[in-house]
Amino acid sequence: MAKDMASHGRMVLRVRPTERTKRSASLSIVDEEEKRPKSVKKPKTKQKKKSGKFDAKKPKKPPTAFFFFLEDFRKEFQEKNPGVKSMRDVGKACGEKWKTMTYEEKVQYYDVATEKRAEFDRAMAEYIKRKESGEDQETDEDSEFDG
DNA sequence: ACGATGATTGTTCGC
DNA sequence: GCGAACAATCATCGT
Repeated sequence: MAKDMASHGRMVLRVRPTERTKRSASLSIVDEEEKRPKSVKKPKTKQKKKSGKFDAKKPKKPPTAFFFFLEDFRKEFQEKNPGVKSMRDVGKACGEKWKTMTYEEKVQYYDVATEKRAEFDRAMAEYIKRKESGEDQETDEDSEFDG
């Protein structure tokens, strides 16, 4: 499958079958956990707001491989942990497992996500195109018809 | 009852 | 290249 990934050159898939060629550089331990005041202070998390209005603008971002894994993991996790409460717990476990997962195991999720991005790419292309064309160009399609 | 939050990693955009 | 924001999800807290 000689997909013209390079064509996009965007990011394609950062999956490298090569093991880590880099050996840890324990030359100097910087701040592993120490916080880096490099950036401004911003809310730990600020996502998900409420769709007061419909996102008539940019297309929503497709779920990442991690999320796909989450879906599967969730079900499995719940079976093993019927006492689990919600994603927060699952997510934690998922994240840890995700790191333990190998490239081959993750690749199957990456692959799925990759396809999703392809679809997203289209929506994005249109979005950008429309944006350049005229963001004002709003159409009330879903608007009432019978006015 | 509804709103926002928290926790996970990945991806993408903007400059 | 980095920074910032956001994607799914839902129990749970707050009002």
